Amino acid sequence: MINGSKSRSTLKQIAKFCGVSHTTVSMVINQNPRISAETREKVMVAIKKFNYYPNVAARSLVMSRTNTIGIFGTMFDSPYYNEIIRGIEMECRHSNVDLKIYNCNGSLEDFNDFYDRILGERRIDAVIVLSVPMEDAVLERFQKEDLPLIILQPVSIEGPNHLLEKIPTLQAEDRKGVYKAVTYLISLGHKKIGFVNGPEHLKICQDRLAGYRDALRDNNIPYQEQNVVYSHVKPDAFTMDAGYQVGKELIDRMPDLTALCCVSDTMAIGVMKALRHKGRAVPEDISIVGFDDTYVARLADPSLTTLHQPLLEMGKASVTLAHAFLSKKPVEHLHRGFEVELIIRESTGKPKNSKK
Amino acid sequence: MINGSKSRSTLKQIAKFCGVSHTTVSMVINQNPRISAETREKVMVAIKKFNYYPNVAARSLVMSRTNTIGIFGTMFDSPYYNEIIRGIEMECRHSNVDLKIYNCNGSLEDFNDFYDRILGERRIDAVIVLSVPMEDAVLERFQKEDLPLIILQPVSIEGPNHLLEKIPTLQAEDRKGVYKAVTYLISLGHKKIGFVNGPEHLKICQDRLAGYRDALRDNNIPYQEQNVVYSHVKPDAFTMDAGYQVGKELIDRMPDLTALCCVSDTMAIGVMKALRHKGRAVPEDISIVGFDDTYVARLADPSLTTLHQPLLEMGKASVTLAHAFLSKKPVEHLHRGFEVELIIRESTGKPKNSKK
DNA sequence: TCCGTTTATCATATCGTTTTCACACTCCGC
DNA sequence: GCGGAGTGTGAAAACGATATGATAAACGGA
Repeated sequence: MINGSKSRSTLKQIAKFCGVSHTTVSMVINQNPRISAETREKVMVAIKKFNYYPNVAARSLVMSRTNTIGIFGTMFDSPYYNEIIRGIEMECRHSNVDLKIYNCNGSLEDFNDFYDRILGERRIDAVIVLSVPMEDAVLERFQKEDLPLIILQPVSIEGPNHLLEKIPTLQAEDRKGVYKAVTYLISLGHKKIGFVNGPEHLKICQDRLAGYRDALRDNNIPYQEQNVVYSHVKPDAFTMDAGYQVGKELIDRMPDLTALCCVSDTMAIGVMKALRHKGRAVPEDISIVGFDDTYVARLADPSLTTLHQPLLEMGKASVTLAHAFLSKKPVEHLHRGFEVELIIRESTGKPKNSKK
Repeated sequence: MINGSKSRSTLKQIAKFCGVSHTTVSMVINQNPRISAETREKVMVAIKKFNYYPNVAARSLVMSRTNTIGIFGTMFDSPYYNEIIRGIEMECRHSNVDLKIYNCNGSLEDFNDFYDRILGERRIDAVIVLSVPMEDAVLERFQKEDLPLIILQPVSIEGPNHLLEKIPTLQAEDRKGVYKAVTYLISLGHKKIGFVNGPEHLKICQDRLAGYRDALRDNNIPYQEQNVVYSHVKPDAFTMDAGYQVGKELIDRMPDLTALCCVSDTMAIGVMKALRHKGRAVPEDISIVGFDDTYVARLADPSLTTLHQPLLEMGKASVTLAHAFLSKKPVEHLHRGFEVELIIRESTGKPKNSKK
C-alpha cells in the first residue's frame, strides 16, 4: 500500500514473458541443474531485461530464513567497538547477508527489553552479542529457540555462567597480552610497575591483572597490592576521566613507580594527563602502556605503546561462525582466543636511572 | 529447514485454540475495533500463553513493507559518524523499526556496487544516505522506485546536483558555525587568524571557508589567501596526520598567526602536535579551534574549543523524516539546517600581546 | 411478524516465492 | 513397439500473515 510497487516485476511475469512456468524461473534463479541451458539462457535474459530481483519477504516466508543477522551490544561509545562492528559488517556484506544493529548500551536490562520480541518475530537468523553480560535465563531462551548465538568478548558479572560453556565465544587473549606488555617493560629495565585496572568484578579485568602477575612472577618481581588501582567510575570505568582520577591516586600513593600498565587507551591518556599536570614527563620519567590500540593511541602525544587486539578479524570471525551454525556445519572450536600484539610507540622507554 | 521452527506458534494455532477464525486473531493484533472486548481478551490471553509473535516475513509479504530502514554511508571511521548513527539507531528503536547498515566507505562506487540489488529485493523501506556523494543517475533510480531517500550531510563533488533540490536533506549550518568561532576569536583580540581547511572542492569546506570570510569581513579584517591552507591528504584529508602536515606548512609560512580555525577536531589535534613540536604553547602562544566536538576534543590536552553539531538530533530527525515519507505525510521543510554551537574549552585564549 | 441496521465473526483470496510430485517426452536396448 | 531410465516442465500446495466482502445474530421499530 504505502510502498506502491508500481513498476516491480515478479517471478510470474518473467515466466509469462518467457512462456514457461514460474517453477522453471525459480529453478533458474536457484541454479537447479535440471533446467536446460537454452531455457536458462532465455530466462536470464528476461530477468535482466525486466531488472527482476526476487522479493526477499516471500523468500523468507517459505524458507524461514531472513538472511539477516543481528548484533546486540555496546556501540558507538568507543573506537574499540567500532572496529569490531566494522569487521562484522565487512564480512556480512561479503557474504551478502544483511546486518541489523541493536544498541543495548552493554546492559542486560536494555537487552532484555527488546530481544524477546525481535527473536519472536523472526527478524533475524542469528545473533551476535557484543560485550553484554549474559545470564543463564537468556541463554536458555536462545537454545530453546534454536537460534544461533555468538558471544563476542564475553563479560560475566558474577563468576562463569553455567550455560556459557556450550555457547560459542570469541575473545582476545588478554592475559597473554598483558604478560607481553609487562615483560617488555621489565626488559627495558623497569622494576616498579603499576597497574591501572577497571572494576575487579569484570572478567576482562581479572584476566588482565592475572597477566600482569604472571609476568612479575616469571621475572621474580614480587607482586604488591599497593601498585594496583581499580577504577569504579560510573557509568564507564574505562574513560579518560576515570584514568585521570585513579592514575593520580596511584601516583600519589606510589610515587616511585617508573611504569604504568593501563587496561584501556583512553584511561592511559587520562593517566598521561594526570602525570603532565604533576610535572612528570612521559616516557622520560615514567612509561605508559595502554590497551586496545584504538586510533586515539596514535592521536596521543606522545603516541601510546599499547596492546593491539585483532578486532577486525574477531568481527569477521563471528559472522563466519554464525554462518557455520546456520548451516549446521560442525564447528571445530567452540571457544576461540585471538592473539594480542604489543605495539611499541613513544610512551615507553628505559627508566631514568637504568644501568642499561 | 535450517531454522527448524519447532516450537513456534502461528496465528492459526492461536485461532484454533481460541475457537475463532484466524481473521479474528489478526484483527485483535491489529487492534481492529470490530472485535468485542471479551473475544479480544480471550485471544490476548492465548497470545501470552503461547508466547506468540507475528512472523514479520509473512506480514512484509502482504503489506509490502519491511519495517526496516537502511543506512548507506561512511562508518566507523570517526566519532563524528558514530554520533549520527547512534541517533539514527535510537530513533529506530524508539519507533520499533529495524536498522540495517551498509558501509560504503563514503564512496559512490562502493555504493553503486550494492544498492541496486538491495533496493530491488526490497530489503528495506527507506534509505538514509550519510555523506556519500550522489549523482543524478542514482537519485533518479530512487525516484523511479518510489523509495524514500533522505540525505544526511550531503556532499557534492562537482557543483550542485540537479535532482538534489527535490530530495530531503539534513545538514549542519557550517557557515554560521565557523562565523561564530571566528567572531569569538576576534572578540578575544585576535586579528591574525588562520584557517586549516579540507579539500576545496568539497561543499562543506567551501561553506566553512565562507563562514570564516563572513566573520573577517564583518569585523573589517581583510581576507588574505596566504592565511588559508588546504589539506589534500589521501585517503582522508581530515585526519590528525593531515592536520600535522598542513598545520606545520601554514605556521612556517605565516608565523605571525595568533589563532587557527580548523575544519575538524582530529586535524586540530594534529595542528596542536605540530605546534608543540615547534615549541609553541596552546593557548598561550596560539589559539586553536576545532570542528565537530567529537569526544577526542575532550581527550586532547589542552581540551579543544570546538564547534558542536547536534549530530544525535540530526540522526534522529532523519529517521523521523523517513517515517513521514513512508506514510506519505506532507513534509514542511525539505531542507533542514541544524544550528552549530561553539563549545569553549582550554585551547583558546587572548593573544599574547593583547591590550585587553 | 417482518424488515432494516448494526455488530461480531468467518471464509476466502492474496502477497511472491520454494518445493514436491506427477506428467510428458526422448532415447535406448531388447 | 514396449518398458525403463533419464530429462525437462508445470500444477498445486505450502509459508503465515492481511484485507475484503459475506453471513449470522441481535435488536428495535413499524
